[in-house]
Amino acid sequence: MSKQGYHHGNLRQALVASALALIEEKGPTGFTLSEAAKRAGVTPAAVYRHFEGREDLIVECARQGYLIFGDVLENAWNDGKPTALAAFSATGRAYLAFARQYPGHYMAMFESGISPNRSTELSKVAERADRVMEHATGALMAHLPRDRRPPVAMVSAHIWAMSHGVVELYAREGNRAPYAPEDLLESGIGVYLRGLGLIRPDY
Amino acid sequence: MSKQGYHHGNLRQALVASALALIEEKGPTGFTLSEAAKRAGVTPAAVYRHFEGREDLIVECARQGYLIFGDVLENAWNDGKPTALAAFSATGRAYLAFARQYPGHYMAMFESGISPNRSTELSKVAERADRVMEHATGALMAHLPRDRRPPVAMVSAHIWAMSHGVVELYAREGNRAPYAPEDLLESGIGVYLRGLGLIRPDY
DNA sequence: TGTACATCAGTGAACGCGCGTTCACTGATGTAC
DNA sequence: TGTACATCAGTGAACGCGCGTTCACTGATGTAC
Repeated sequence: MSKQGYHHGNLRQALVASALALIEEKGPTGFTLSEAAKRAGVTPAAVYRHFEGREDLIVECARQGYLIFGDVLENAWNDGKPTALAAFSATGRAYLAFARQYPGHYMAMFESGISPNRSTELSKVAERADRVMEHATGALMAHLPRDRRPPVAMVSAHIWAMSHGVVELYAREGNRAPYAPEDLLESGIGVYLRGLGLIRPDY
Repeated sequence: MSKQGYHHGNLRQALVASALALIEEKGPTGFTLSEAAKRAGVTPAAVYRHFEGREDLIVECARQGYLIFGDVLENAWNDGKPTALAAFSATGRAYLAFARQYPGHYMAMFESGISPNRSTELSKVAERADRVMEHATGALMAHLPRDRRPPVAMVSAHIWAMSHGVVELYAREGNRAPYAPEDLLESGIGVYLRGLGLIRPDY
């Protein structure tokens, strides 16, 4: 953590940090290796001591993002406590909180055009986040009678889609709706879960 | 439509067309004015006879996109016939069909970072698409008793979010789910509408 | 029908710029003795 | 503790490239007479 002298010591992570800040500001394609190096107080050529090139640096940003993302979702799910329903709702809120709190990571993960299958390293961490979501969904669905229990992967995909859509359309500058993204996502998931029969209808 | 001689005659629209193709291939930020000009068989400088610059060309792509988008949604809604529910469902399918059929337009509209408020001209066409969605949603909600009728704008936003999320996450190369985007969106909206009480629960 | 001419869409050369990447180098570091 | 030295992280100059934009120009067009 401390400056370890002339040889920067933490350059690799410092580059990731400045790359993330840049991606947040200018989008994944507006990001340049040279600018990231400059912000880390270093020559562009120094980057090549730690990364294969521009793309590799973005991939590392995404990788670290998936790690945090997985943790955030897992903590929110909290083993389905106090109830599966409450924990699931918390997981939805956590999705949006992550997008807000780590916009650079989020963009590197979902808007950089980098496929999670780009490297085994990357797909591993991406799959972990997927598993957390599917596990939570599965636990929630266990409360439904077998005969009206839709496929877990499908429900999980619905939730992902709604969450991602809210982030992209309503949690960016230049809002489109008169609702806070948090309220929008919470109410949307609420209606959806009622449609699954997981929440009693109030009629 | 026909080549009108040496003075290209249709250059403005030809530039839009090649810009759209480029955006589709390389994303909105990978698109360059020079390449678009080259594909239209013309010098980069010629672009400035028809557009103020790079951004202005993207804006025109988005504008034409919103025009088509509005038409597509309106045709799908078809005045709520045969039933509001069936027409609404068709509108959801139309959203995805538009994203598939006009990927360049879709990207210029939603992924280029250009705000619909950038010009009055642009916000006008964007608002029209919005109005179609809200109108359809409103007509559908009229089937609900007043006391459990959520705000139209909120429901409309939920549907937009789910649709957009499905497009972004599951209708791009490098699929993530084992479901066709069309099925995913249709089933997702189905569950959601059931949650609103617009479809009888089957239990 | 034929000629002179104004229009203006597209040319082509030029500009300054920042990009990603390479390369031989330098000099602070920590270690061996 | 003090000195010699191998390591290797970061330097700085250079590269070729394509970008967006400008400018004076050219030459096909369609119109006036």
